[in-house]
This record gives sequence, C-alpha cells and structure tokens, in this order.
Amino acid sequence: MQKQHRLTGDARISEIHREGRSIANSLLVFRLSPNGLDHSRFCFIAGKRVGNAVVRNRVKRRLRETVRDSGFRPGWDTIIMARRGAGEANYDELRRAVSNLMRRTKLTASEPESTQ
RNA sequence: CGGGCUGGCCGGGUGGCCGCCGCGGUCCGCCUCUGGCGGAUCGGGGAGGAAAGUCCGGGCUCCACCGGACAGGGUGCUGGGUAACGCCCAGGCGUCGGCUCGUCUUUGGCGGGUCGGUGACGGAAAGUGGCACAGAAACAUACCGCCGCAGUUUGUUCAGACGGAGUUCGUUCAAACGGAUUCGCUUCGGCGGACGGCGGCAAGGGUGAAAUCGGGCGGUAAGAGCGUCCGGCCGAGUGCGGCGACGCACCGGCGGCCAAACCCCACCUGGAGCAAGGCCAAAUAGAGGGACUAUGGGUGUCCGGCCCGUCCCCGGGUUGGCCGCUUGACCCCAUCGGCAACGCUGGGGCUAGAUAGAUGGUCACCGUCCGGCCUCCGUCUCACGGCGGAGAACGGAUACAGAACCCGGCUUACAGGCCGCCCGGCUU
RNA sequence: CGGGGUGUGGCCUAGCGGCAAGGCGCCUGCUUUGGGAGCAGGAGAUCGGCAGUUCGAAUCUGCCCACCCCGA
Repeated sequence: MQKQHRLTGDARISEIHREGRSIANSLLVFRLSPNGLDHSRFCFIAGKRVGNAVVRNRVKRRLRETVRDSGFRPGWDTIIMARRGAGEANYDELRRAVSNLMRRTKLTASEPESTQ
C-alpha cells in the first residue's frame, strides 16, 4: 500500500473516532469519515486481544491485501479495527468480512449509485 | 531395532501471477539546480534460533569533567578466556547415579578406583541474633538415671566379736566360775530398701529437623576420646607436591545448625538511556512565579579542585523531515599456538534497515510426520488369527514465534528431523 | 521500544520465617406481623505459578505469568 493511502496521525484518527460513522460485523469494525481529497486513506488497528505480534501483523497484512483488491471509492478516511476472532480467521473469511462492510457503507466503486 | 540426553546443527523446498520496503543503474518531470523531491523501468537484496523475557555485561550518546572518603548496589572454590560479565573452558572439593575391586556382622554396610551428571561453592575460631511445638536440656545446662561418701530409718542374713537371756553339763550346799548348746533380744559388722544432703558422671531414657564423633576392646566406684584399633571431622601446626583451590604424611584436637538473618573479608561499581543526543522547517505567549552574584546550580552524601552565568516551577506551541542507522569485539575458510574456552597470522565476503512499522495473498508440484479401507512379503499357528516390514487411494498435522541503536551471554517457548554419545536387545 | 510497580477468601486491606487476621459481602438461627437494623453461630484461601535455601516459606532468593503506571 502506497504512502498516499496511509492514514496516520493521532489528531485525525481521534477526530474520526469522535465524528465518523461506525459499522461492524463479527470480525471487524469500520469507522469512516469524508476527507475532501481525491484519494482514500486507511488505518489498520489490531489490539492485544487479537493475538501476539505475529498474529497482529498477519491480520493487518491480510486486511491491506483485501482493501487493495476491493476497488474502493476515493474521498474517504477509514479506520479498520480487528476484533477478537480475527486472528483465527483465514484470508477468505477476512475478505468476505471486508467486502460485506464495504458494500454496507457504499465504499465500493463498483456500485454506481452512491450516497451524497 | 527400541529407549534416553549430558552435546552440536537444521528448522520447509521449487515455480507462476498480483502486491510492499531499502540499494544500484537508466530515463522522465518539477524545484530554491556540484544538489534535492516525485514517478517509470531494469538488476539485486529483504526477520530469528530464540528476533521473545528484559535477567546480567559492554560499545555508543548526553549529563562540562576529575580525584578522595562514606553510603548504597552487586559478585563470591581456584586458574585461565574475554571489551566485559552473574557468561564460557579446565581443574579442586562436596553430592548423586552406574560399573568395578577390596573388606565385613553379606536382600546390606564401609572404603578405594573409574565414568557421567550436578552444586548461588568465601567466613559460624570477630561480634549480634534466631532455632516455634515437643523435650530434662536447643547452647551451656542436668529431669529421670548411674556411682561414691557420711547420716537417719528399715528389712534380711550370718552366728564372727562384745553384751544379754534360756536349757544343760562339770565343780559346788548354793552362788560364782567354766564348757556345750539354743534364742536372734541389743549393738557392731555383711548384704540390701527408703529418705533427704554433699560430691562425681554424661553411658542409658524419650522428644525433636537437629542431642555434644560412630563401632570394637580396655579402663573405672560409676563413667567419659580417658587410652587404644578401624573410620569420620576440625586445625589461622610442621614437612613435601601443586601457580593455586587443594592433596598426602606426621603432629595436636573432637559442643550443633542458619550468613538466599544482620554482618565480616576480598573484588567490582557515577547516573540515565537512540523516545539517548544533534540539525532543519513550522507554530506559539511569556518583560508569569521563585532562587540567586563571596552565593546559586552542576553527583546519592560530604570534601577538594573545576565549570557556568544562570537554575527550578508554571503556562503556551509542534506531533513534520533529516542525521544517529548499520562495516561490526562482523561472517566464512586455512595455517599455527593451546587439554579447552579462545587467540595470532593470511585470504575471501558485505549479509534487513521499517517508522503504526516492509516477507503477504493465491495456485501448482514436492518434502517431513501421524492415522489409514486395501494389497504384497516374512514369521508363529492345524486353523481362526497374531506380530513385524513395504507400498498406497484418502484424511490430518507442518511448531514457537516478527528486527526497531548494535553486540556478548543467560533464561524461557518450540511440530519435526540429522549427526554425536549413553543404555538394553538381536544378528554378523 | 525503553523504564518502573503490584499480585493474600467474592471485594478492600493487614501480616513479612513457625497461628493466615480484620471489615464489607454470603449462609443459618434468634428478634419483628414482615423487611431493615441488631445479636449469635458458620462456611469460604493452591497467599499469581514453578523451582531453590531452611527442620520449617505468604514472608528469603531465582525464573516465569498476569495486570497497572510513566517516558520524544
């Protein structure tokens, strides 16, 4: 994932946590907010409950891979948080969880009609 | 073939497609143009043996720096290795186990040798303190007990001594006297018992985690390392060997344990940590409060030197980039030295540098291990069947775990495998 | 990544070599018409885990585990 698609910095992340929309399923939590740019940015969070360092890194790598393949729409900042079961899920389950949430938030560019 | 670990090592492989981060080359674009930034493309590189826990030791950086004393902390057999260590190697001693030899009181004990494991392994003869309960007693003592002495009291025995009584004999009128005999009456003596006193002893009792060297013989009133033989332990005694820990012989001597209790001795030790520290950019609010120019600050305390004009607190801003940042006590090979850890010399090599954190996803084939319908072979059996081996559709497993300044160790986690060593069985 | 601290019944604490103590809570009984309060009695502890030192460890030492705090 290239640098322009990374979402960093405590201030922006706290702002999204305060003001952004929230949506979740059993494996993941999304928080998202429009950023006014011509591209989207993502931040991946896996806390200690997910597992040890190896498991947390693997979950974040797999999530980055699924987001890369998803064909998201530009203009949004999204925080993707892994929940407790994400360390035990395989790649296919994580991919379905991400596409499920993307469809529900209308982030996928393949959907022609979109909100706002 | 099976079991084990006390060592060393490996810890999935190949290929395709899509992605990530550095490095080098080429090209393109932009800028503040010996340079920097961004993009494309090609080449090549890209987590570990523990990267982990953060338990020790260093390098490096800052605290301006240095010396001495004290406090605090750490280490603790000896010698060596190392940059250093609480690590490693070799040795000593203790301890545990195997084998073997000798001896005895022979399902065992003791001693010697050898092999292997293991040990936070200085000092209890500087001082202070502790050892609950039980027990007489837990560190200087004696409850029961044993023995001696003299005493009081009592039993028993002997008839030995003195005395007494009875019987009888002799002499005699009688008595006295003498002899014999009986009693065991009194006292003494002998052998005991009880009581308290003085003194000696520490063998025995029974408690306890632990009871004042163990066993035999002698010795004694009773006993005791009191003496002696075998053994154990201690010695800041002598001699010899060893660099030394220590060993051997002789000599002297036998009242515990705890220092991961305080402590003593020897040695080491300033503090913080790459979020150290430095630079650039951006932004903001400080004539805020306090200590101070023979005082204040700089280290845990003090002293001495030295340095600084500033130091502390509160409030405000930034959360961007660059350096540090990977060539290092580095890795591999060979010679030589050394028992070894390791070292000298020579040659060759460059082997991650991310910044919320780079190795992933997917497909195919293979490898390893486990189970396994079934097939085949060997063997035992009359047979059913059992045991062992090979192949194999299929199914399952493929661990522990992610660099964050860098090294040396320790500890902990770990599927499976290779080598080595040890033990047992079988075959040659 | 680096540094520091704490683990004792369900909860909060004490204890710092030999007996695990207290409060709140829980259970039973008494009292009350009933409840609360009160009184009496009772249960409930691998002292975070594993080793070691010691005759003996919650306590001393080492290693491990969990949780909490601080740091440009």
